[in-house]
Amino acid sequence: MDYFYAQAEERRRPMMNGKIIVVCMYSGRTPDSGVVSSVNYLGRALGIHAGMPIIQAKKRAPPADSIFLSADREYYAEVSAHIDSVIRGSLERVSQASIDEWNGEDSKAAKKAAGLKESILGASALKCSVGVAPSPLGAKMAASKSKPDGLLTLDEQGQRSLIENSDVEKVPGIGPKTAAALNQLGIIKVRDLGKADPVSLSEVFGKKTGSWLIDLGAGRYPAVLEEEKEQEEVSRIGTLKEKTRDPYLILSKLDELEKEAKQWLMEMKKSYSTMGIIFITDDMKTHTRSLSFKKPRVWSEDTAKDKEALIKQFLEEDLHEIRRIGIRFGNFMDLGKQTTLF
DNA sequence: AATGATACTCGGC
DNA sequence: TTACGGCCGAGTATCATT
Repeated sequence: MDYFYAQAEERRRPMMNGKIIVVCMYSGRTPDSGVVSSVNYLGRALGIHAGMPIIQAKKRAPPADSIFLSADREYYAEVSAHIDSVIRGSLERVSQASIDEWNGEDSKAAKKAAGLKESILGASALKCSVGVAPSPLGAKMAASKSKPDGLLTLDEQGQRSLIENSDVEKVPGIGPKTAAALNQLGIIKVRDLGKADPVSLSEVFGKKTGSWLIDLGAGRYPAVLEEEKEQEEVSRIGTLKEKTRDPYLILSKLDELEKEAKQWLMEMKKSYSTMGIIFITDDMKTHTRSLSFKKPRVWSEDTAKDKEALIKQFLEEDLHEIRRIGIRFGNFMDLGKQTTLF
């Protein structure tokens, strides 16, 4: 989907037409603390982008022409589910990649693409961009290139040329950190990866990422759609009103977050056998402390002792103040109907 | 030594 | 000169078990 959250808000309130729409995650620390989640193209033209601090975005957005909204993720999830059903109704195989992105495989993909765009528009009133190519990687890069409201179909040669002539940071999976490290090695475009030394790539990026980059440079990428994977963990994280090391202040925020995560476990009928706490200290570093259990636990079991122990452990090991806190459950097992027997 | 489980950090989106 | 969310999986180090 194109600028998904912001576009969904535009559709929800058409009277905002012509305005710069900035959808934000407000942390609650100060009135304007938080970051931009999504912004329409009017806002992008002024340099506003996802991940930008709200305070910075406000300096670029003329107040009379701008609307700053708080992200309503439940609503976007509903819209996403609706679009999902349209796509699944159209293509032979489908895998949802994120709240606003899908991969599909279909023997008539090129023939169906335009119609699918129309169906999505009809069902949701939202525009999207579609890429069709011989591989999922090529299709995704084709879709990105065609944004907004685009459709780009590539054959084998078109795909190869798009990929190898792209800057490395345009490749999904290569973000700012990896791109910077590659640029440091003189690798700017994907085609440069082909001439790079495989040994140093593996040294710098590790075995797995290293060989992935080597394959990419050699023009080898999977042609088949990956199986849709089950979610492996659920976490909820939030920002504390003030940075603190007080276990009671930490625990009270953690309890809110835990309720939400456990609601998810209950709805999804999952037991878990690891739980962890996520700490983001005032230097913005992330830390986690976790526990595993021999017997899987269900959402209704008490975790007070474990939370206390993990917080105590972290505070002993790290002297920073805590800015954000989160809770995580993982290592799921499905709860069958029989759980009530016990 | 091999394999699997666990704990934790990194970084992509 | 700074400002700064909320997720998740990948990757890897280390520990436990055989």
